[in-house]
Amino acid sequence: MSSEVRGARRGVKGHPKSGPSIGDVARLAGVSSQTVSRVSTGSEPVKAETRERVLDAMRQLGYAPNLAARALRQGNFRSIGLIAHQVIRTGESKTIEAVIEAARLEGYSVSLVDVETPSSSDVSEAVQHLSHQAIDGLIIIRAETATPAALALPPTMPVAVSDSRFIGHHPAVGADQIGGSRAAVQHLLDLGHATVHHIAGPADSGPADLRATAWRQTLTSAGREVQEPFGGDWSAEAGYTIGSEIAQRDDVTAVFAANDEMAAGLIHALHEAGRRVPDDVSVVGFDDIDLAAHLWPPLTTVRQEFHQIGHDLVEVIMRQLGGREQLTGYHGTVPAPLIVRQSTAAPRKRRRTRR
Amino acid sequence: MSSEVRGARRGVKGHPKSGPSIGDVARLAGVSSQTVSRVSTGSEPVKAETRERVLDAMRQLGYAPNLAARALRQGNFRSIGLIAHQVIRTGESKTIEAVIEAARLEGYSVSLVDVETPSSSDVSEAVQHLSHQAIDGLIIIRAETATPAALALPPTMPVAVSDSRFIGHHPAVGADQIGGSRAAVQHLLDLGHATVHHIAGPADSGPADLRATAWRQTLTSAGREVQEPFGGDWSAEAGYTIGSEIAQRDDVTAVFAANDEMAAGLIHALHEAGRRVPDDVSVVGFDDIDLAAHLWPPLTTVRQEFHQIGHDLVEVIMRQLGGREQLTGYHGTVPAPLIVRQSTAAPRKRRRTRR
DNA sequence: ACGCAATCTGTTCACGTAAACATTTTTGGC
DNA sequence: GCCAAAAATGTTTACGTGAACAGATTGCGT
Repeated sequence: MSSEVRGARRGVKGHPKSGPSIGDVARLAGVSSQTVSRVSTGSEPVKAETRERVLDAMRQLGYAPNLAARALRQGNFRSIGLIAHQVIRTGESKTIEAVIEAARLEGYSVSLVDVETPSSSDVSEAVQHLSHQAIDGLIIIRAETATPAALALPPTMPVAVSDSRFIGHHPAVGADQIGGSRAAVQHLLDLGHATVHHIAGPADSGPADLRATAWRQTLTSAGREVQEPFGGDWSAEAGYTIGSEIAQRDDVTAVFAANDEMAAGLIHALHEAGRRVPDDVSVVGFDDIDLAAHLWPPLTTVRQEFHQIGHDLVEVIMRQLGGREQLTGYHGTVPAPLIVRQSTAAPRKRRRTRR
Repeated sequence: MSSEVRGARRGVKGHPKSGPSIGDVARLAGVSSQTVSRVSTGSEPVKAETRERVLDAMRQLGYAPNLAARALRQGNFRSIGLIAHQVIRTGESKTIEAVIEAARLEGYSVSLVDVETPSSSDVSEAVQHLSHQAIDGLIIIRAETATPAALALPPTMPVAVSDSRFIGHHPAVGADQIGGSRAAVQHLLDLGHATVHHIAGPADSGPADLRATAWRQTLTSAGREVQEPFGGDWSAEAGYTIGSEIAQRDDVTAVFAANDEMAAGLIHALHEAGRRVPDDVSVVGFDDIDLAAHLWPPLTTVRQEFHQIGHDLVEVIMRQLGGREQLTGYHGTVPAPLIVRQSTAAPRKRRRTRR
């Protein structure tokens, strides 16, 4: 395989890469470049015969429109920026999938920036990078370290957010954190538990805060004792550490964990200490990750409809792009139903009959 | 808040959106636009004093370079396309995170196209959409339904692939599927199991095929019986269904599942049927997802270094973009170590002492 | 067959940027 | 202090596209 001749790009003076242009197609088809453009965009009618000739030429040359030129001319990129805190988390990846799907239906692609490292400068750097650039709108799924003020977005940039801390500052879509949390806690109370303990998410997380607040309120309005919540960070590891502590205590019979991973870690620790779930301790999670149904015991949890949320986020962007709707105060809420499985039961040794 | 004046875009004739241009900055700073360009790109030296003046003007106007124009002029987008089969799978999302991180270090952004729906027309549509367009390279993490031929990529497009079916067609980076699988099976044999059963991934998946082959070879070269593998689809649900069947059989003492999710489903079914893990049945997974250590019992599994793989994929793209290296036959392999936890033990009731 | 309208197609131009080339200013060796 | 070399800056131009406008062709009623 001689590798000598290979790599001869285009003409001598031509820029690297770029394939055949609209002009090449026009020449081959014997029409003006504007007509090629019309065929390409479908913006104006072209006589059927002419269109065929142009399409033939396109195929023959392997023409594809140059998106950079198109974006420059039209002032938009048909692309949406996406900021997520951690792609790896079930909630975020499911939402991302849905966003991509919905965006594609609208003819938009998605540019993804993960903001893993939790320094706030990273976040604003990410936004800087995205905001002025090759995107027409910005979806923020979660940005743990950023505040609305820190974003410094250009005022014309459409934004949609699923992180509750941004509600009021930007249009938002999110699961009904409060309703879901309330249902989880109430479920445990209804089973006969005297109170419910809570493993919270990180202090700076909006959703974590909402879940903790709803947990507290539900207990309070039922007249139950409110114990200090345990502080977690969403990870199974944290759940495990906290669980090792809980396993030593006799007074904990029911735990509402702020997400499923922490619930899994908790159950792991309880198993290891010889405490039974749900006989000794009932556990409820949040998210309904795919594995929740296959943990042992299968996990009772609050389901977030991430697919719906992702689609709604894109819709919010599209509404801003289309009409110049003012949506700043918008807040869409998606129901978060409680899914009862086998990690919850009446307290103590009385095995509860499944209903 | 009157909403009447809002939305007055730029000048009467100006295109929508676009902010201040290089020319506006030049005028304000009293230099030529080319000098502003030099400051902006850092391509050529500019006298310190002049640079300051230009930077001031940029700040004052809130200037940000127009990426479309830049891409048009330079012929590249500083963006990498990414095709994944399912963002939700641990392996893929971890790889995606790493790709994004590595790309950002190179000053590239990542455009993500998920190809969830398993019709092959979707895949080629996705590639069509991406390949000719706003990207300079393409990373394919997994494309279950596409074949190398079906991709129809422009020959100049740099590609990097982590799906083994593409090896030989495109430069590839991947975990050492064979070594990892071999270690898993050998581990079980070393514990004293007569043979090892296998829950395979989907038939059309390259990695699934490799793992099954390595499993078979390891058994054969040890002179052990090879049972027909169970056919799964990566999902915990499939693992559960197969597990319900396995739980009925007395002859299965050790199972190597092609991924952790299926292993989780399997364990779930075994628990439910009253079979003990690892006392009655040993289980090994593949991937080492975050939850693997917190399943009950904690799962022995083969770790894939997704982070490394993601970085390597980007490096492969960069090498093609930089020098015009010929990498078609390249195949980088990342070690896949066995992580022994507590889901494996010697067969039958003899409880194994932890080492 | 004529002329007007409607439809289709061609020409010109600007989007914002950076490469290529041209010019000016500074630097340094003697 | 003078001239050549180097450094800094300016001018011109093209990247590929599609809007605006202009011109050509067709259809249709009479």
